[in-house]
Amino acid sequence: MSDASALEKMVRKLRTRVDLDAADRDAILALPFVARSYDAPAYILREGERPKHYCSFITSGLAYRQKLTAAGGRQIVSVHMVGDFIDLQHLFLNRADHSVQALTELQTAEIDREALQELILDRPNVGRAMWIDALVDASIFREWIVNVGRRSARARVAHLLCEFSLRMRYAGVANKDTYELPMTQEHIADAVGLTSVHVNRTLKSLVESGVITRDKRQISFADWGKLTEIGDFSALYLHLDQAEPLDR
Amino acid sequence: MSDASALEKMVRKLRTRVDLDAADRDAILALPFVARSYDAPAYILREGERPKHYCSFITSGLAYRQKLTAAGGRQIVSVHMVGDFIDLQHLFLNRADHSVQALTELQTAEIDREALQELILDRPNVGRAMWIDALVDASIFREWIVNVGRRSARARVAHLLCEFSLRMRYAGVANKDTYELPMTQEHIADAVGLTSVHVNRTLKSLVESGVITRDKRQISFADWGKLTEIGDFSALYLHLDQAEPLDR
DNA sequence: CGACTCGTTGAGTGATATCAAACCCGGTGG
DNA sequence: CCACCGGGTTTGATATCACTCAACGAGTCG
Repeated sequence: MSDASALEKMVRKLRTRVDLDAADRDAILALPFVARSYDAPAYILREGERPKHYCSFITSGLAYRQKLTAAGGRQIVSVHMVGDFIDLQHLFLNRADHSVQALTELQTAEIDREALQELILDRPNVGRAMWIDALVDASIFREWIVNVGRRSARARVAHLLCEFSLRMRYAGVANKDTYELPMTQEHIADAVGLTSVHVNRTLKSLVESGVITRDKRQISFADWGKLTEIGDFSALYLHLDQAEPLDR
Repeated sequence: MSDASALEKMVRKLRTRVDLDAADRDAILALPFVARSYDAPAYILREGERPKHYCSFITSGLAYRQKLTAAGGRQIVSVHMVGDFIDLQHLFLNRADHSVQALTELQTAEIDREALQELILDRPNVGRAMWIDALVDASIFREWIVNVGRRSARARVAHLLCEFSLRMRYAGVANKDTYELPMTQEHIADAVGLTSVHVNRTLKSLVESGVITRDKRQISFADWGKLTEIGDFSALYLHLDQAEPLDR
């Protein structure tokens, strides 16, 4: 991947949220950044750290945010993909309140933090796009609270499968009725607040109900409607009306 | 309360996050707004609605965000108090993804939405303060995911008690070792993903362990250190280094 | 081939839910 | 002043969903 294309991706992502004028585009493309890649369980950010002088934008691969419990439990609080900013959530904060790890091989653009802050604060269009991005993230966090707090095991994992399907489609990395979910069942468990053993049984039961089929980590949707019903899934919280599918 | 004092509160709140210059202050104080009050279970905002032409800022009382499940469950995803913006979370979004209700008698300032957006996008200092506010909210959402997803009943309610204590102290509506929590046990249950019956037993067990005492809804901390330990509570996620206690 | 990670399955357990009744207390009306 | 009412709290008995522990299988890497 050429260096330029990383910022191009950022422009393309932000344009799915607001109209950018030529000056906005130029300002984004002028951001100082460094391309970087990580292998699978590498930490991009650790809880408690002061933010780096850069802010990472994903150009390919998946990453997840997690927090640990004193009792040794792990909770994954979100998963991110191309077009997402990893530490937008810390851009104006002094300490990282969670860790971020690479879920797959991951490519990022490390964008200069100061420059990005200025861009956001000085350019209304860019600022608006970034606000939308941050607010949608927050909305997803809220939905996860509901998922983990008030839904049955079946509903939780069904919901997760639905969400990822839509988000990956909009990110241009999956198509309508199938996708490769590179999470282990342990990851899924830590994302929905269950045990990996129980996730295993739950997936099996979803297959038996005929709503999905599986081949390794490839998930296919045999009955999308029923799956959304089981998962109590409504896409409202993803605010897709303020996003457009992004194809590669 | 005089009209002016509502925006004064907003200025005071934002100044706990960043330095505002005279022009920033004047711009805030010039915002068009209307004072309004609600009684206890009134809706301030309903899921699915398009945002109003105004954005509500709490000048007194408590409110909570909630989402409902198809199965009839309710999950409270956050609780807010003086100095919090209710629909900052929707300021740049087209649909409300959750509802907000008054928990107590509630006073708000309804600030013109367009004007507030402009203020945020055009005034870097104000923009920064609002970013911090929104990001701290998101951080709290993440912690709640952990709370509800990976902690025991005891830990969950202990954690909730700790969080509210600190936040209410910083908001200037509680003091160090006691506060009035105007939530029913049902509210608490819906906030931590348990049943009200189980919350009742859990509170009882916390009292028996000698870490808190209760008188109606007045909670007092007999052993704050032990409570934070039980609740696996660390204040990092509240980012209090970027806030200052706000006294009335 | 051995070692490791991930997935799968079974049996037993436990934390929390469910259901149901009693209780408490402030408010209201007779 | 008392009877009643209703929301919230408390308690007990029982049920269940998901956890724990443990073993085995399948694939992959060195």
